[in-house]
Parts: sequence; structure tokens; C-alpha cells
Amino acid sequence: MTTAIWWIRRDLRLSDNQSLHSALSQADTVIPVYILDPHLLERNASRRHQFLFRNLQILSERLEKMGCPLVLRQGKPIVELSRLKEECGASIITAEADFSSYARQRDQEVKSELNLELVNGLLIYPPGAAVKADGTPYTVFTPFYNTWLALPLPNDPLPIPDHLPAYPPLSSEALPPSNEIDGFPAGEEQAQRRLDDFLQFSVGDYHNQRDRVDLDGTSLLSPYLRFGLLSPRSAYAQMRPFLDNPQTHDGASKWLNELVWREFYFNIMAAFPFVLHGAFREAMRDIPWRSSPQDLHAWQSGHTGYPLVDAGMRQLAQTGWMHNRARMITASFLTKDLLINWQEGEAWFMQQLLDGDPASNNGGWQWTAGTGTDAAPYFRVFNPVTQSRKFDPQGEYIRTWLPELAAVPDAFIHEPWKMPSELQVKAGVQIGRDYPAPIVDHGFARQRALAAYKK
DNA sequence: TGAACATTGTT
DNA sequence: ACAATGTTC
Repeated sequence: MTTAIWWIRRDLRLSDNQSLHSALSQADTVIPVYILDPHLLERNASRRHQFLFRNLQILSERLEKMGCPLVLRQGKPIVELSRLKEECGASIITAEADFSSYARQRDQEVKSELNLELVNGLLIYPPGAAVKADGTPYTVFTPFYNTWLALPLPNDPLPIPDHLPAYPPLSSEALPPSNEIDGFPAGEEQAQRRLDDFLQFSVGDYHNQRDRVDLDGTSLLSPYLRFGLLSPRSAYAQMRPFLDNPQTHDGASKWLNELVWREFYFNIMAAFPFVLHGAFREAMRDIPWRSSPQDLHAWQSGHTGYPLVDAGMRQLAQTGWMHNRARMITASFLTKDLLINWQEGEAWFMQQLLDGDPASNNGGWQWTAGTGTDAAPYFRVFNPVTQSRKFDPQGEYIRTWLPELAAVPDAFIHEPWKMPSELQVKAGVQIGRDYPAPIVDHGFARQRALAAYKK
């Protein structure tokens, strides 16, 4: 008679759960446990906490129905796990491996005292699977991608276990109350539904619609991948027929490319943990950033005077999600136009994003700032107006998130400060009063950024 | 997974 | 004029 603890962290699902599967294959009794870790909960990320609690609620209900309720504990993981082990006599703990410095330190500590088995699942292939011939990690995406694609296909996803053994009663904390997040219904069934919708309706056009901020061309899966409501292996397996179908190949392939960016940045974080604290490239550690709380606040609150930038920032603040193209444009604006340290943006995004993940978020910011691996050349400065015309041609995205500009004619929607005053009256918006004039001139700012980066 | 600006070639 | 192309940051 053996007992295993299934320590749930970022794998809030029953389907394709390698940690759960390993626990079941080694023990007669499996105790599902989630530990509310004060170190993680103290972080200012209430939207992700809401989503986490809501998902725990749903998982807990499913486990309850299967006669194997979730045990919820609160405290330092090593302490809580040791206590739980004494209570239930478990001989093994299984968990899905995670790769941030905190996660690795936490797990190392647990491993040194308890029998912890870490399994793959957060990624399709564990960090280190796709490396250069000499065994060192890739620091450029494209060769990483090519090697990644050439790896043997992963095993098929695991089914949901049809039966979980019951266990004697254990105490459990009450779940904090939580609400549904608008636009991202919780639970692994909703994650699967979201993927089904994407495969049925959008994947074939993904490659040519994904950059359009005014269309629903993206998969919207990021929050689900973030919390392991969908395993990337399962998503990849379900994508494969669409890769093989010539009608949908281009879109599916572009989507896979994005999924591999996620794998890439996890590899980078695992191999170079210092990226979470500063620039990957040494040469980029001395950029003379500006300090301007006022400009930072204008950016955070969506009041820079550049409509697309502001629309993105307000979408983020209001919903916890932002279109990927808008993420690049707003990030470029902070780092290049305002010349504010990308780490300020990284922190703000981590605070706001429902899908906020240290590896992907850090990778994205360093890419935009030109400080990272595979860096965009520092002289690549997005023009917020050009990008706006290109990716929101009718200004629909802008009008959605900036209602004060709703009546601005198409000809001025991307640069409303050029609107003659009689048109401002007609559109019911006075620039400088109802909507800000640009807080910085892009042409000037571009030159300033080029000079600052060149030093 | 840029864009500004100069140059060239076409009306 | 203005689009296509090349060069530069």
C-alpha cells in the first residue's frame, strides 16, 4: 500500500497530466494537493490570482466528484509537504517541473528532504532537449526552431484517468472566493473549447490575420497555457492534422512557430537565469534610461496621445490581455519613444497580464528593447502611426478601447492631433482636453533613442 | 516580427 | 509626382 502526493502547481488539469499519471502508476492512493504559497501570492497580480482560484474551484469540484477531493494548504511548500506526508504516509511526491529561479530553488529544497519526482509537461520538450551540436543552448531563435522541429515527435497526450482511488479524510483550507474573468472562462474544458474554436474557425488564416489588432485572428490560448489548463503537448498533437492539411498548413505552422517561441524563452530562462534581473547582452546594460514617473504613468494608463498605444494599454488594464502586436507596439513605445527601462514595462505587464509568465514576458520585453537573445536590432523603432495604419486600418481597435475617439473620422484616427479644430468640435473631442496631445514627438524620440542606444 | 531617407526608374 | 529599390541607423 503506497501513497503518492500529486503536488499541483501549473498543471491545473486532469487531461495529459504527466505528474498525475506518474503518481497513479507508482501508488495505490493519490492525494491531489495545491499549496497556496505566500511568496507567490504576495505578488501584485490580483487578476491571475482570481483566475487561479476560479480554476482551483473547478478542478476541486471535478476531483470531488471522482471521490478524490483536492487538499488545499497554505504556507511554505517544504513545511506543508512535510506535514502532509506525516499525515498521510506518502512515500513519493510528483510535480510538473518549472524553471524560474524561485521554482527551482523551492523544488531543490523540497527534493533535499523529501522524495520529489519532477516530470515534464510545462513544455513539449524539457529545457536542454534542443541544443547546439556541442551541447550548449541556442541563443538565436531560428536555429533553435529548426532543431526543435527535427526532434522525434512527443508521445501522445495522456487521457483523463477514468478512476481515482479514494483516500482517508485530510484537512483542507477553504478556497478564497473568486469570480469569472471576462472573456476567459475558467477550467480545462473551456481551454479545450477555445482550442477547438481556433482549429475550426481561425487557424487557416492565422498567418495573415494574427497581426491585425482589429480582428480575432489569434488563438487566445495564452492564459490557458499559463496555468496548464491545456498542455502544450496536447495542443501540438491536435494541431498536427492542420499542419498536414495544405489548406491550413501555413496558419498552423505559424502558430506552432509561436508555441516554439514559448519553448525557446523557457530554455533561455533555464540556461541564463540572470535574464530575469537584467539585459541578456552585456553591451546593452548601460543604456541611459530616462526616469519619468509622469511618462510611465501616461503609458500605464493609456494616455500617451498615440491612439494605438493607448488602446493597447487600456485593453490590458481593463481585461488583463493584450493583442500580441499591440504588446510589441506598446513595448517599443515605452523603451524607444519614452526611453524608459524595459524592466518597468516588464513589471507592469507581469502585474496586469492574465497570461503573465516570467519567461515569455521577459523574452518579449528584451526582444523589443533589443537587449536580449536574438535581439531585434536596437535601431528598429516602431512608428506608432505606421503600425496603426497597417494593423488597425479602420481604427476599430482604437475606437473599441478609446471611446472618446469613437467619432473621429478615419482620416485622423491614427493621429488625432492633426485634426482641424472644427472637426474636433464635430467629433466631440478636443485634443489636449478630452484626449491628450502626443506626450512626445515620435521623430524626435526616435533620434533620441538611436543616440542613447549607440553610446 | 522596421522605418527613414536617398536614389533610381517610370509616368 | 511617385513607386520601387537600396542604404543606413
